[in-house]
Amino acid sequence: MPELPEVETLCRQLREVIVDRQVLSSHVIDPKLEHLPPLAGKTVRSVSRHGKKMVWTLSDGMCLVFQLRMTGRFFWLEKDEMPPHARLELFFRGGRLVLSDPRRFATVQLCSPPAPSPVPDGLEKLEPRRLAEAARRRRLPVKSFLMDQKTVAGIGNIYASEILHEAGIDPMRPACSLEPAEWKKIAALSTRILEKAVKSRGTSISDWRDLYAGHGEYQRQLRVYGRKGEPCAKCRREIRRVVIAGRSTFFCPECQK
DNA sequence: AGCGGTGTTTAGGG
DNA sequence: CCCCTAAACACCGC
Ligand SMILES: [Zn+2]
Repeated sequence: MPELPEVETLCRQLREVIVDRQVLSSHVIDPKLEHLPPLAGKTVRSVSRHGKKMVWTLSDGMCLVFQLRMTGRFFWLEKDEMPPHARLELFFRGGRLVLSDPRRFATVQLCSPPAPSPVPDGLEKLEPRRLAEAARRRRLPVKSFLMDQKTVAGIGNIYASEILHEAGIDPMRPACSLEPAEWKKIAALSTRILEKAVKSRGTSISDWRDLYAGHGEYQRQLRVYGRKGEPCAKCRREIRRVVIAGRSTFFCPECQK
């Protein structure tokens, strides 16, 4: 599920309810998370994000790092309400937080504060020259390059297709074949599209939900993702689906060269 | 019923 | 290195 806009949405909502709140008790439900020590007594000091990774700093100086992967979701719930596939439950003064995750790919680590990442986050202003430099000698499809979290942190399968459609670039093209003007488009549009998606509180395709089980709105603004066979909004040609590195990829053969 | 598809990341092999 | 595949897991729809 969550790419940058969805994780950002959760961060914003979580800040309002857990920052400066103490964990009264923690309950590990899924044995895969049994490495987590008890968290009772710790207070959450901040909630931040880099790419798709969420980081809480705690009052004892340690950090909790969450990677929600495909289906991880946080829900703020009434007492004794338990969603399906709950893996972790945290009781706060003032409420209860549950990590629900049907496919159980999400990870949670208690660790020292991570070193600042050298990788730009997708909501930062991206430098076209830096992208071009990173793409030198990379022959992989530009779509895979954009989804590589060591390039830009936060772009996933949905937004990669959207960015390349808006930029008019064929997702199959080798990353090293792009011209400077094309990197400029990608840099500007990546940030713009991710910002717009944040404003829409993310994309609720399949079943992404926010902290209060509300859905996002960006799925209505998707131009190509999931729209195989539909007419392109720009040129009316039929949108095609191809598989790149095992992932569904949607593009317009007319607008994207 | 079985197969292909689903937002992510990682290890491993060619 | 570089890049793809498979696997981690559960579910849904055809
Ligand atoms: Zn088009």
